[in-house]
Amino acid sequence: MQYRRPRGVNDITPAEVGRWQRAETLYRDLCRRFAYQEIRTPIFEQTELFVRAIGEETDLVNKEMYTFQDRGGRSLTLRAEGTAPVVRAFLEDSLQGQDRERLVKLFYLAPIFRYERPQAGRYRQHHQAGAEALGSANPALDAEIMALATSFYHGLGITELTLLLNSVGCPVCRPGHLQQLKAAVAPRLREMCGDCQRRFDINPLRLLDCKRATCQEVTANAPKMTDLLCEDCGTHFEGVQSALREIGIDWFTLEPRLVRGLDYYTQTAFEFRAPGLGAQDSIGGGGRYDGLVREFGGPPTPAVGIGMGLERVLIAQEAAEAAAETGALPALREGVFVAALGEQAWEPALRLLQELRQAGQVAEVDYRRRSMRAQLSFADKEGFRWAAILGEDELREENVTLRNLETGEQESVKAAKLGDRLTKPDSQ
RNA sequence: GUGGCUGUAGCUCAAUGGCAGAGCACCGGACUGUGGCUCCGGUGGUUGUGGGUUCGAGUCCCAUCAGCCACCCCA
Repeated sequence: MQYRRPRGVNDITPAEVGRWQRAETLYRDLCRRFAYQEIRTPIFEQTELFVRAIGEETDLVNKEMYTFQDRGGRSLTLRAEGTAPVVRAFLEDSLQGQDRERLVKLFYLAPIFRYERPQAGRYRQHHQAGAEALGSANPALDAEIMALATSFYHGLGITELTLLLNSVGCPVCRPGHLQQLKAAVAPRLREMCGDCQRRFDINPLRLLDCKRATCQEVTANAPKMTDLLCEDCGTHFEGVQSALREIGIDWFTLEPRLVRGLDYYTQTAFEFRAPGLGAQDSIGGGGRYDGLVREFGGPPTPAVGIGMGLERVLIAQEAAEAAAETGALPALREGVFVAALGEQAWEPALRLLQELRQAGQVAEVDYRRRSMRAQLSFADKEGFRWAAILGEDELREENVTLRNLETGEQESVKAAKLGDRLTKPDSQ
């Protein structure tokens, strides 16, 4: 084979595409119910957009972006993350209109590109279902975003869910926390791993989510952000929790070590996890980013959002199906297979095929001109519901033998009435 | 980017350094115009790729590509 797909990217084959479409349809329907509107942004943006939003010192910006120069010398980057382009469009397309207080709720289904070493559940191109609500600091909105995600997961049969919740504070209270954190860690910094020693200066918050036991032990008694929140952040964090409980999402877990990898998060940070994915068990995450719109030159605009990795969600769905031993539903039988027998039947069969298609039927014929046995066998395997048999006898009588491939019953139908017959209820 | 495991037919997998195989799937026949069941037969392979060792390599060695696992990090 001369060509293979590049590393870390996947084809979605016809066998899999139904699963994708069902998930996408469910997500669109849920977003409509939650009153979020779809937005589609370009697949690449100015590199600077992501750098500013995500943060210079993050891994995503430092080593994971697909960045290239176009022929005009501009530095562009394939969508590395969903929120920054939406915020850009929110401002550039004036989605708030004249109403400065207007809440703008947007969703998207889009490919994301990150240069990472692939493994199951981690790809260089993946797809995210995301939602962003811009224009309100109401904690009920944070809860709404998590409710939307929960409905999506549940609707796909993913019931064994974990929701981790934290608050990472704001520019008012975070510096104090970082200072206390560094003070608590500093005496034992030498015991920590190289990564953590680097994090200490660059991004001390990340000291908290190092997985090494020795590092965790050092930070175990360090002050928690949630104990040091300012009044606003504390009130908001409480508000998110009570709103979640109010709408029946009372199974979340507070996780003071949860820190997200993008710099723009303020206050709420959350992550959904599901079994069946190995180490890549995060199937969605997000939080509040009250400073980002302003960072992009817009008016101060509080906002909250989520991104869900569809590849991982679908893996979790398959794992859930396997655990429940439900198995995939048998495909619905649909359509008519026109079985043409003999030379004289071929052209009338093509005419019938075209008539059926124009009448809205799914219809197919055997272009290989095989035996009736082969044609019926094929029609059965491909999941057709009917076989319309056209041979010498039928041509003479100007009718068609209509065979129900599920039951094996068959009847003679006048050729001109076939379309009508097929749209009648099956009880016939 | 670091470390490890694995690449044989469409799929799942065999083959002590000595003739590349099985099951499923696919095609055909038994059944000349009737699918699913059964039986019989058949097609299908540069053993991921490129080098090397050897009389001889799917098997050993090197490189490379890809997948997987654990990191880093993330969805």
